[in-house]
Parts: sequence; structure tokens; C-alpha cells
Amino acid sequence: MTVKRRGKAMEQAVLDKHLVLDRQLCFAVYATAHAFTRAYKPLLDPLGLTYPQYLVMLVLWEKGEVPVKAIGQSLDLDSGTLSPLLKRLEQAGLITRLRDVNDERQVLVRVTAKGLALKQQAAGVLGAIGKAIGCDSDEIDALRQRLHDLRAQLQSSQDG
Amino acid sequence: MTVKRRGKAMEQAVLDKHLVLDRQLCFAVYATAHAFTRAYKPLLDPLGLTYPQYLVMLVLWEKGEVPVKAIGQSLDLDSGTLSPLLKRLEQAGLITRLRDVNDERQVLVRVTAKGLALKQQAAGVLGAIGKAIGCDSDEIDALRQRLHDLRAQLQSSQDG
DNA sequence: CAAAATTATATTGCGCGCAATTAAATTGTT
DNA sequence: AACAATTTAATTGCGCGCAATATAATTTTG
Repeated sequence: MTVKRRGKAMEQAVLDKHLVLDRQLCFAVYATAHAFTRAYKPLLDPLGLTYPQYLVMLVLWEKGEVPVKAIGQSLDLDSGTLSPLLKRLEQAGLITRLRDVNDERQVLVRVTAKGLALKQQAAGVLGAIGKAIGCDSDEIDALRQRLHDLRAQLQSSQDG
Repeated sequence: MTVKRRGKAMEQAVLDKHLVLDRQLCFAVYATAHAFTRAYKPLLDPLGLTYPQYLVMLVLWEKGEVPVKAIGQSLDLDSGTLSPLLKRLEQAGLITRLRDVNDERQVLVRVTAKGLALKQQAAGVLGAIGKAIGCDSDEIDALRQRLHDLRAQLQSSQDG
């Protein structure tokens, strides 16, 4: 009886430890993502952009004109997320959306002059993030690389 | 004229590089967080839990009875997120919510027997995540630590 | 070429995440 | 004791994130 109860207690302890440890990495990523979004907010508010909208604009600033599909592949987002988001960017006058004449399924997203103008502001402001995370470039790059690998591993284990 | 244009082009290149680099770490965290959520989904679906709900249950499994405020501090979430989430867990029969008689402002959240029973299932299933991320324990711990530090730095730069 | 399968986008519905507001209880101050 | 300030939750509104579905265009197959 006492033996049995000690056994149960130990099982509980092992289970607890397992759950707590298990939680740590995923939660660390989860909480850090939110911390990043919150850190960006005061910087992006003056530009009238949310953080996901800013990510989309980064893609567009780099590539000029891109089909929705390609934006989705860059950011790992689907049309359920992008369609309304792009509609808001269009309404804000930062982008245009036009059906591709060569393939009417596709919608080509293009930055407007107003959208391009934002790029300068974004660059000026976003050095602040670099300072916020303490700019040891090598360390940052190592961390980025690890996260990239981790994400690849998670995604590959999804398919298998 | 040509000099001026070369100058502009170089500014553009610097700006592009800056924006692209700037994007990398924050986006890596953002995308990895989503990848984690997606990896957890098929494991949590059978338990009827979302990933944030799972995080709340982890806190409750560890501590038994906790005020809403303390859950929020553990997970860095506010009542705007937690109130409806807890309502759903209550409706699912996994928790109860009772006003603290000693301080009627607080709501004490407690796991039910049904909620406690889920813990066993969770443990059984979630070893899968460990396998999905390739279980080098030291490396994981190092990454977790870096993310923790990064989050702390982001949060401290918020206040200052 | 016609039918079937695939591809690209949009829409709907639900659950976060968070800012802003509200309401109620407690604590602090005078 | 009375009033102000603080604390705790809940509510409202908006923008993701994503599954599921719908629609239309293209490609593939027979």
C-alpha cells in the first residue's frame, strides 16, 4: 500500500518533470514571438502597420511585384490570412492588386508610391529593434540559424 | 548626375540589406512559433485542446488552484485573452472558476477530475514533440535559454 | 476536345492576442 | 469613516492564423 503510493508519487514526479521540460522550448518561442510583436508595435504604429503587415511590406519592398501565393510562401501564410490583410493594405493605399493577365487565377500585388515611401521611415525606425535586442551580430545570426533549423525539423516531421 | 544616381543606388542597397537582416531574427521567431503550434495541433486535437489552452492546463496541472492573475503572469497573457479561454475550458468541464472568498476581486481556477485525467494523455502524446525537434537536450536547453534572455531584453527595452 | 484533377484566391467561422474600457473589490490616505 | 487610488476580471472591438469550403482558371488525362 505505502509502496504503491510511493510508486504513484514517483510517476507523478516524472510526469511533472516531463511536462515542465516539454513546455520550455515551445513556450520560450511562443512568448518571445509575442514579445517581439509588442516591441515592434510602438515602432510600427506611426507607420500605420501591424507586424504581419510589416512582414508583407518587407517582401514587397524587396521584390516589387509578387503574386499572393509567393508572399504566402515567403511568410508561411495562406490566403485565409493574406486576403483580408492585403485588402487592408490596399485600402490604406500602400499596394494595388491586379489579376495576372497571363494566368487569371493569380493576383499580382504591387507596392504603390505611397507604399514605397514607407520604406524609408521603416528603415529609420527599425534600428531601434537592433538596439532592443542588444546587437551582437554573430550571436543573433547563430540564434536565427538554430530557429531556422528547428522550424525545418518541425515542418518535416509534419509531413512524415 | 551619374554619380548622384550611383549614390542613390547604394543607399537603396544598404537599406535593403538592413531591412532584410533586420527581418531575419524576428521573423525566425515568428515563423517557428507558428510551426510549433501546427506541430502541436494534431497531438492536441484528440484532447480537445488548443495550444494556448494546453499552456493553461500545464500551469494548472502543476499548481492545482491558481488565480487568473497568476496564470497571466506565468504565460504573459492578460484577462482579455484568458477570460474567454477559461470560459471555454470551464464549458469543456476541465476547470472550475470560483471567486476567492478572501478577496472577491480574484477568481480561483481549479482543475476538475476530468481536467486532471487529461494530464496522463498529454504526457503520453507529447513525447512526439521531443522526437519532432530532434532531442539533443543540451542544445534545446541552450536555445531555450537564449530565447529567455532575448525575451527579457525585449521586455526591459519596452519599459525603458 | 471533354472530363477530371490541380492550382490560386477568396470567404466563413472560430480562437487567440491585445488595447481600451468598465465594474467591482480592496487598499491607502486623510 | 470617507474618499481616492489601486487591483482584479470581464467585455468590446479589431486583426491575425488557420481549417474548411467555395469559385474560377488552368493543366492533365483519357
